[in-house]
Amino acid sequence: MALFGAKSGWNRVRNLSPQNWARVIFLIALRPFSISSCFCFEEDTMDEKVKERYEDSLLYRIRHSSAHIMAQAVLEKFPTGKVAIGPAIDDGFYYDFDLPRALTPEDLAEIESRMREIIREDHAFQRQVLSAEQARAIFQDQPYKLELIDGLESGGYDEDGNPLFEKPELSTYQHASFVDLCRGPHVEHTGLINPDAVKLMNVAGAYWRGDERRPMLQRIYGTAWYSPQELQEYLWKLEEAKKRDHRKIGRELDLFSVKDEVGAGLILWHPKGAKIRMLAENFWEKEHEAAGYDFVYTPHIGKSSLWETSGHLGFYKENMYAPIEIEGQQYFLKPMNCPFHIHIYNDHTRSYRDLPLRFAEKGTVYRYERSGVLHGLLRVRGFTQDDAHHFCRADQMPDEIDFVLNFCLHILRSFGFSEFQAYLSTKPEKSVGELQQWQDAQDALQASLERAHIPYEVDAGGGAFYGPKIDLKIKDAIGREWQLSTIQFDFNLPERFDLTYVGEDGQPHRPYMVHRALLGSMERFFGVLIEHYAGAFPVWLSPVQVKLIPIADRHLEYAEQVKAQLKKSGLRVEVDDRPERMNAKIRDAQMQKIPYMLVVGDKEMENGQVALRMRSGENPGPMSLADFIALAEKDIAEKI
RNA sequence: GCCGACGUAGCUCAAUGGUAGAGCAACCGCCUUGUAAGCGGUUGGUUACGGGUCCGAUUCCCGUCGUCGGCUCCA
Repeated sequence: MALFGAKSGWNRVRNLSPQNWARVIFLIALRPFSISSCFCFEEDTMDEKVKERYEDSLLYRIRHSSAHIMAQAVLEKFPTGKVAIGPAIDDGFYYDFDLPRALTPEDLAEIESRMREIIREDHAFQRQVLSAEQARAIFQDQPYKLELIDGLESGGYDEDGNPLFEKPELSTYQHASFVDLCRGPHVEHTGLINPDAVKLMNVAGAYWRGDERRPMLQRIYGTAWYSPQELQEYLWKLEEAKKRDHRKIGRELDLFSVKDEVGAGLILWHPKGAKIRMLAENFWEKEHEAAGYDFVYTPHIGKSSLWETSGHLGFYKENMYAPIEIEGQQYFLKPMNCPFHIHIYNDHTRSYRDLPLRFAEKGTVYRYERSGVLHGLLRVRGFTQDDAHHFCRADQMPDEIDFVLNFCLHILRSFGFSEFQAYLSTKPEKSVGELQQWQDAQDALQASLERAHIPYEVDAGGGAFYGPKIDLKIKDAIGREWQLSTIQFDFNLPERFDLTYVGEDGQPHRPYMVHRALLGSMERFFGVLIEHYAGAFPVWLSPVQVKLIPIADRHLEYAEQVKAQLKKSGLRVEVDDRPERMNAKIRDAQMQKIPYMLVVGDKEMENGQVALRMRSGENPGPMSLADFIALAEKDIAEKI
């Protein structure tokens, strides 16, 4: 279960048949320029399967039962072991154990083969309803189960953690010698599980009930499918994802690095990575300018009093670095840009005529992240947000939200993302701001989502205390979801900093403030982009767009001439002048995922042509320079 | 932070309680090449860092740093 595992989900991909999966990947492999084309394909084929809820499927029961079978095998090996919980999850199952020693990979192999035996013995799963007393007697040596029984007896909780009115019925499921407190459902008998379609994946630590104050248990993750073929497809899919790992590609393409000597979670952008970032930022700036944003720049540190006013020292201190002492004053490295933007707003009296104001900045912030959660470019300690703050009047607010959502979609689409999923988080119990404000803001967010035809889920009560928000996730080329954008109202900071504008009535009014990041952070976005394109960036973002490949030394001069002409057209070109064979040069350019390779030899020199080869493997062959430039410019303009 | 695994040349990986090895990369040379690796040679490591055990540690032990997999999926 890597980063996409249960959490960020292959939810939809899961529903694809393996054959289709294979075809999707195949398409991606064949057609790096039109990665998004696989989406429609996906849509067409999955509708029927989506209708059945995963929880109701046989596959879910197979996985849940596999968890029980695994627990039996583990307890046979460790009779004094304690069992916790063992649910089916996306793509598989897990079970948490409290064992006398740490599990090794050899243990896993042993447990796995014992599981196959148990499955082949074809035991029936038997459900039994029982009282809490009976359950306590059965699980008297199982403290975690006893705790669960207590919890269930006192009412239990639903998915959102709210207490249930009706006490759930206690039940056990037994197969062979293993009895587990369990709601079910399970397969009728283990014979329904294909022993060769089950595999244990890895062991990981997991806190009892996810609470870091509780004991650390050993969690074994496994996966199970209807057939061995599906298992193989799944494993193969994991391999595919591994190949796209941005950390691997980042090294192979020399895009970025992270050094112990510099510090964990701090990114070094190498020239090629920096080029891509610069291209992305230039585009970003151009679009923001055109859309009516004003750019601002703000410092990296600010006085403690600023962060006290903003409230960050109150509610965000765990994520901030220790203060820097300057002339008896404490300064903090900024974890957010908002207080600075607010001060720019507050620098002078604002009129209702000035609004809306949109302050944008690629603001570099530093946040303390626990060492265990750092991950390549995706979770870092220093990063640059593509941040902006909107200030507007109440009457402008709905239009402003429409604007920012559509602008956001425009930017994301420009980078090749075409599928979106939104999450609308509404007012939690504890919050600041007036109820009416919340309602208006939520209505505006929801209405904009409707108008933009973005599928969304409402996370009722899931908003921050200071305002409702939309989080936008994109789906990448292999169906994984990544959260990039966020659009958040803030009713807190305008109060704390006493933001006002003078209305038509000559009276001060409180503006609405919206905080938004579209790409999220440049670091994280770059990571997602790398994985989405598997390193084969669209031409407009490719650090090197054209590699000139002279066949022999006598073609070098011509290659340089061609390079000069292409550079005049604004293309990023390199000549491979190493004393290597053409095949080796092509291979290297291919592995660097350079969009166009131009082979020049005697024939090309004679006719003033170039022989084009694409990184897709297509080989259009000789053409005039003008034709090639036109072709490249078209690809660049279309951002493919 | 916590649990577990891991840290050997720029990269990918091997080996051993007794002087560390391969491929690729880099460098040098030969070849002058037609769509995914031409051939030969050279260089390269205080085995992450610090401490301990030992005649001897890269290997065993402890600590530090870092990397990887996890730490909401509810019986």
